[in-house]
Amino acid sequence: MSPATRPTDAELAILRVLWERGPSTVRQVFEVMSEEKELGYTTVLKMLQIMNEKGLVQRDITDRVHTFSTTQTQTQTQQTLLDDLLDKAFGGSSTSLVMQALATRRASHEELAEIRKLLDLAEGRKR
Amino acid sequence: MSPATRPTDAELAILRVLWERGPSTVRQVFEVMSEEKELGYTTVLKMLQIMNEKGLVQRDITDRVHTFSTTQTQTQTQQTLLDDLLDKAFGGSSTSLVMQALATRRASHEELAEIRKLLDLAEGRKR
DNA sequence: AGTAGTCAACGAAATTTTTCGTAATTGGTT
DNA sequence: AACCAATTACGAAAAATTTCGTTGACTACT
Repeated sequence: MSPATRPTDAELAILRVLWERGPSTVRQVFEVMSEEKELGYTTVLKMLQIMNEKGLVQRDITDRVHTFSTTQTQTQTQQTLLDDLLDKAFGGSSTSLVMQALATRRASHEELAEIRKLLDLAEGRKR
Repeated sequence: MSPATRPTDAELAILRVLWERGPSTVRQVFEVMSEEKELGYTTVLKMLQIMNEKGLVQRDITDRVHTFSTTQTQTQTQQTLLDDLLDKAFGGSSTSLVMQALATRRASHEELAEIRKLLDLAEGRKR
């Protein structure tokens, strides 16, 4: 099992593409990322190789053109990142993190309702 | 003004001490951090110097033994980190971040009530 | 079979972050 | 005034992250 290590920024940028597109070739990832920022094809390739070694992505070798996909869902990775942030900046208090996120960020009416529903669930009461 | 750059992990470890203790000398920070992990006195000093250059901390020179303090409140830094995480891993959706944090983390009854209150506020309704 | 085009492998340079050894400075004590 | 202990300054090594040039392999097409 992977000890769920926190992806670096560059790794996260690649994961974002894979989450959005699903399994992709190096070129496909490269194309998407090129729109944001100029970078070399081999840079993306190398990153994917490293991420493969770390277990962040897996590759399908069957075709000549390899296809990469994430080994963790976006949700799982988000959890890892949240845990890390919680630990390093919020003294482990998820509540203060949530409140901090709510206090300064705008959320739509529907979203707030969604969160409220979740709260009810968390509190274990039916409505 | 600082463009509010994200502190590195090592920087964050030092900020944690300063948040907890308030303005501190190198030695004081060093003492606290030594309990967690072995590291050199000059390592802490150097970090504080770098952080000072970056504007993350400020120093009081009046005494021979300098005193360092944060330039941003913990809340401000938390905001910076949340914004960064939001952007890099949650597609900018603070709602999904909040839900993600709520879904898997335990919060006490009181804390949930606190959050609920905040929700009411955010929604602009009285209860 | 030769050639052009695409791709993965590899190694290394460049950059950023983290760590610390050594030297210089200061303030108090003898 | 010389000494000592504690501190800061400085530079650079070590480690981690990010970038990419070059090479060799493979494919499709002539």
